[in-house]
Amino acid sequence: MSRRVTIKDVAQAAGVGVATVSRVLSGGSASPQTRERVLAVAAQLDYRPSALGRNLRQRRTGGMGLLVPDLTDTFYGQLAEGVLACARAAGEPVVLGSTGGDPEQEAELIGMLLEQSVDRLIAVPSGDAETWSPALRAGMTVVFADRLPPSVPSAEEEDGAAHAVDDLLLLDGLPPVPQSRPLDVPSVVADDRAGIRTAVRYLRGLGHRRIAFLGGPGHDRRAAAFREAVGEPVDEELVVFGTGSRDSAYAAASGLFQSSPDLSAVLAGGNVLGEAAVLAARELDLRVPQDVSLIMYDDVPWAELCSPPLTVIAQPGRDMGYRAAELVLRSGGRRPRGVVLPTELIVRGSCGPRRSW
Amino acid sequence: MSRRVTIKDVAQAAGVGVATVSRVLSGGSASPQTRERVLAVAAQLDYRPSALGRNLRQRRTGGMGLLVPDLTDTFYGQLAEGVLACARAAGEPVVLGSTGGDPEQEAELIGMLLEQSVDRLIAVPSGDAETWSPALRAGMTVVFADRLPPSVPSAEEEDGAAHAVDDLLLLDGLPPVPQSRPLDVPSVVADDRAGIRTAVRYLRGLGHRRIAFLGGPGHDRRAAAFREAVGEPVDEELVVFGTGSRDSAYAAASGLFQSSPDLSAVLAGGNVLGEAAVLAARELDLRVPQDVSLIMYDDVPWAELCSPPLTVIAQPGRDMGYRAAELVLRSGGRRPRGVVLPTELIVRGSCGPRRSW
DNA sequence: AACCATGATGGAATCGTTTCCATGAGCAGG
DNA sequence: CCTGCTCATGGAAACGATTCCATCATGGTT
Repeated sequence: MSRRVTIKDVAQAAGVGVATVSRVLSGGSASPQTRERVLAVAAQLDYRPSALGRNLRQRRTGGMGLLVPDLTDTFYGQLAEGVLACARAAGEPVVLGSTGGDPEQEAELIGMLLEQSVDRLIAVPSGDAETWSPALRAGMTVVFADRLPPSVPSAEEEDGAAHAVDDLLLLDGLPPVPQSRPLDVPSVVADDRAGIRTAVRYLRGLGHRRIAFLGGPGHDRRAAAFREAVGEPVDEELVVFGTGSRDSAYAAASGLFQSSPDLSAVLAGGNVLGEAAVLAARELDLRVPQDVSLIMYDDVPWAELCSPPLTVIAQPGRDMGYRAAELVLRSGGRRPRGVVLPTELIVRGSCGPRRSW
Repeated sequence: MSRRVTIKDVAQAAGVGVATVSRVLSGGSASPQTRERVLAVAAQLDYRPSALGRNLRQRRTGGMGLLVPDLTDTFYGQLAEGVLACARAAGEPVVLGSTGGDPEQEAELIGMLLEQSVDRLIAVPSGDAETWSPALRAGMTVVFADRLPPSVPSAEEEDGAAHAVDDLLLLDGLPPVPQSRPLDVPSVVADDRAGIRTAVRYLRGLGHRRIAFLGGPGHDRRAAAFREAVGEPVDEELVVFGTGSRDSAYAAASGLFQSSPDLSAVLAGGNVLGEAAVLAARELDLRVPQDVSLIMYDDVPWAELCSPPLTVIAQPGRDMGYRAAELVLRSGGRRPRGVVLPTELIVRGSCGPRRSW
């Protein structure tokens, strides 16, 4: 194997110093004829600068990390595609990790990224402020996507978690002043509140009164939005959570249907939950939408394949990833703290009028 | 921001030389008391070795690259999860790229990985031998998963592409000796031949004679297996290909149904194609399975959600990724050239007896 | 007692790049 | 003609680890 072509080889072949080659290649000042010669020689030798040397010198790895709970969840696949598209446009590598929704694995992956000196990270967080403090403390530029760690209030929420807020502010060396938009972690999320509200209103309009929410890990905001949209105090039996695996989602859905046979509509907080709801309903011989109406968060290609096709709250997964990547790349300067993307209720066939007993 | 803790700090704090710290931390020889002291100091300072320094010195980045066509394809999501699981177990980072099935983007991503000195790569290839020669020439350890580049014969195929074979052998500096298992690129693929054969036999048993194959990019092997399984010369009108996008898959499926109204069964070469077939059939008011039987390659969670649930040829996507990662990590030593994983026909409800006109 | 083998140890080189700094040339203004 | 300024340029330091090699102490053997 022939040795790699280094900047030294180029310098020697072009009869200039390494500093000059480096300057030419990274856009510094150089005389036109020198520049031309260096470029010609570099091209001829097929020189490619090694990211290794550069990274070490600049004490940071280019590119960004991406942490998602589960790549077999189509929504995260879409999100990842968005991130990758932006990264490719910028010519930057993406280091991927799948957390399985487990804060411990998440913490481990953060540690791994730190070791790699990856200083930009896009994450669908599973852990809480404690999990994330090492990353922030180390000066990582973090952007949360799709959801925020629990107890970190978003821009649109009033307050409620002053403790965690103070902690995190201290980490950044800022005085712990109470403020309404405190956390220095930008985020890109869907407008859950509006999405859920629209869905609930739609179901209400069809006559449904006993509406359930079927959530997964990280769906606290959606559950909160659900409670708010319903207005009157919600029967907490109608708000159930799975733990992330498909099995657990199925169990939660099945348990929900069985323990509350009088419910007439279900709002699934994510596509894995929606999948579980469809399966559980079928298993229990509940017809959709005659016996139970179903709305699922996330528009995924297979939503249209179900019969009936599923009515969904679409959120722009790919855009979300792209925007998050833009945000994390534009580290310097003034960045928006929280980007909220619109959702859209796509009415297909899984909702009908409340069955009249 | 406080400077990062380096090996120098640890050495100084422990009163030893940097070489000793390095040895202790990477399992070299050291006296018990020195070792203990160094470890204690390192733990106390919360020292984490920087991958940057190490990588530069060893002239290689740890970890591995992963190139897939499209992460919104659930099968590749499964494959990626397998790779990530293995990488996590080994504590290695994974650099991800999505090629969109485009050889040009693939080549660009290979270039990016080369620049990062990533010397291990798992890929679902889209380009041909020409696309891959830079990677091999640079000494990358490559493992192909799910499929092989066109015109590179697999272990189970007789021959047929001596030209490309010789080229690639020359790239490795080996003499171009004709041999039956020539390419030094290990691979992990499903047993397409057996999977397709089983599916075709099953359809035959149900009385189907006009069976179509609906493929996507990279499904050449499956198409070949289809032709072989059918035995008699296949009506080439019944073998159609989409180009990778969902739209193109839909167009191909729709065109197939319309131009060959006498077909009674379709074998979709991947889940995106299967999805397209279901949609196209519905659009054309073809009932499944009364009017047309459908078998889809890939078992994905939503296959069960369709009505009727789809009969599929399951291939172990996650295992495939895991095995590929194991293979690429075990660079040294004797490695199996080609791992072929079994497929399984999972009979659900999308196939029925041929409609008798 | 002299010698060699062994093992622990630290200094220094090395990886490939960026960037600081000194040098020298060229040029304009006093 | 000298001074001061700008600009291109190259040498060398730095980044943080690994690893070669020389050194030194120890202990066993002749």
